[in-house]
Amino acid sequence: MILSKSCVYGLRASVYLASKKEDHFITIKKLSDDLNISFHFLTKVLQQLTKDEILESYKGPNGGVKLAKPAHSVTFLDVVLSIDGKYMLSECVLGLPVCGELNPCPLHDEWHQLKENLRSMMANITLEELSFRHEPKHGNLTAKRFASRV
Amino acid sequence: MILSKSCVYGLRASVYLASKKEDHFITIKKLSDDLNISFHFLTKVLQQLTKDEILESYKGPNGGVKLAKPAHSVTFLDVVLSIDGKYMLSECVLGLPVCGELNPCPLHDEWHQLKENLRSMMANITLEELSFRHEPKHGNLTAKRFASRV
DNA sequence: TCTATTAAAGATAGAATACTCTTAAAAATG
DNA sequence: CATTTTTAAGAGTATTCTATCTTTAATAGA
Repeated sequence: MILSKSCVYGLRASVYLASKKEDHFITIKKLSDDLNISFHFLTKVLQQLTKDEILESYKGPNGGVKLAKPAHSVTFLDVVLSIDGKYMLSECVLGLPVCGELNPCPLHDEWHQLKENLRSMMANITLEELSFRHEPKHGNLTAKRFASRV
Repeated sequence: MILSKSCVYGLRASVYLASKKEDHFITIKKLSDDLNISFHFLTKVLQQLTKDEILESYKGPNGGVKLAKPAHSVTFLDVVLSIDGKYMLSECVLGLPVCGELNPCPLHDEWHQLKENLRSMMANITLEELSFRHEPKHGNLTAKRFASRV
């Protein structure tokens, strides 16, 4: 499992929010229903994104969450770093804490390259781009048959 | 965390074993001491590698474990698949169970490519190659200052 | 101000992973 | 055959991750 479940839920919700052109709040209840994710668990995940100012939240009637910035300025990487932290992209593949350029483990170079590819892939795709791809096949993220474990 | 801790321990032990040219059994006690890994935990991990015939084990005096095949014919990927399973390399990044060529999630293509790169990186490096790199800086894997968490 | 709505926060429970300890089984050696 | 060495197997504990439930705080609107 490369990304944690929390992170995957956060990504799904973020892409979903990016696909909403209207600039109003969406309740977490609606998100959790449409994405088929536990309401309370999703709430925790989105709180983290709110703390990191990727989302903006509002309490009370007509409240909910929405993207804090335009979808084209939020990257996939932003969401992943907010939820899974930066360690994922810095750990040595053999778990050696001092592995680095000076004291490389036997796999250091390949692993470093792989992590950089992963990072740049994630940094170079925005939520807007993802939401565009989502749109043509509407329901790809939300349809129960896709969103529930088989 | 891309690979589980069990997997990382299994890799460290495998590279260590590959660096031993002599074809005799090494006790798990020596492995766990030199690599600074819990003996009992390492035992479990190596049992899995033994089941999958990556290692060969022998009980009793002068027993221990050793590679079941020449180091040049065991890949990094073999060890990872044995311990973490193939699931790691097949999951959809957004957790959608039916994501695939026919019903791609918004990130399917990039993620698929990334996983293939990861797979080929792991499939194209053998334990022998890793042990060669290990050798010049003897103690890279075993020195306490590297092997213990800071 | 009162009530309904909604996110935030905290407490708890369940599941998976990481780790430890004990006993059993296999093998060597005297 | 008894003792020692060593892996195998199983049970048990701890920690982290995932998920649920309850209470609190903020806001809108009547």
